[in-house]
Amino acid sequence: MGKDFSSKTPIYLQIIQHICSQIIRGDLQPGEKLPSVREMALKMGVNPNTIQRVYMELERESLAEARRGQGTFVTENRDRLQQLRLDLKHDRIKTFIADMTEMGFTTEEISLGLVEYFAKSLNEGDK
Amino acid sequence: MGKDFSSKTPIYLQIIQHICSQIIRGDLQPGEKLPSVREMALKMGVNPNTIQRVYMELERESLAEARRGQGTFVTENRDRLQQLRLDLKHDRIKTFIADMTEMGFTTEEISLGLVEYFAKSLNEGDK
DNA sequence: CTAACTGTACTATTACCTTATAACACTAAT
DNA sequence: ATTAGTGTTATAAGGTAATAGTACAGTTAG
Repeated sequence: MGKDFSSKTPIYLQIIQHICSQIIRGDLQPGEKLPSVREMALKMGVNPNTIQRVYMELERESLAEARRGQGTFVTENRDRLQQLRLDLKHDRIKTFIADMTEMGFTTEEISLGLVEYFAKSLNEGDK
Repeated sequence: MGKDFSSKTPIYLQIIQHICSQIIRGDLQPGEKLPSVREMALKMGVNPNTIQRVYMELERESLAEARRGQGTFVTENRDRLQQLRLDLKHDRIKTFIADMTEMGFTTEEISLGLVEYFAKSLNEGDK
């Protein structure tokens, strides 16, 4: 179970991204316990040290709290989670637009490209 | 002059991205000579070996051709460049949508976010 | 208390990225 | 032929990411 990591980004960053997604989607509720370091390592097919680093980062960003002997828990600070959601949304949009602009794509080209992509997705979903 | 690299991605990949942008924007024309390995290294504030790897990658992807004793040149294959442009556009859009979707943002939320971002950009451009 | 589970810390090893430095091979101009 | 500029190759060193393995520290259930 579970290893499909891109080689171009450190695994620990990819796992952080994955957990952040689960949190802002609500799959992981505020206060909910995360799997233990060892358990998560097994689940993700990765070394416990890597998960340790992930949890450390999540704690540093006030997204999780670690309690020795008990586990690591999603923060109960709902304001922080709402902020995370908005931050991530804005950040991804900003990066995307900056990227496309640097490559010389016009606003219209980007807009058309997105519409085109959605149309294609729908067709493939019909199969 | 010239060093503002993100620590999260290998420098050589960032430089490749930068050169690709220049190529598809037309800042670098088909057949045009790229700066020599040593010159580009100086310009980017980076070790020649790193540029060597960049040029090697560009050649591997048929975007440039190296001629010993002469230099490295953008490919003259315009079809390949057009293909690159479309590939990059599609790839960025795909990644962006996949990312946003994984985080649970709806199509409308994405669309609204983009419009909002453009509006904000315009305001800041007025200063 | 004991056992089993948690987070935490450390060493060692491997691989990749980057730098520093030097040399080699080819081309063009003088 | 010499020189200068090109791509190319090689070695050594340092940093980070990830792995493997071990041990320590705190909590909880029995």
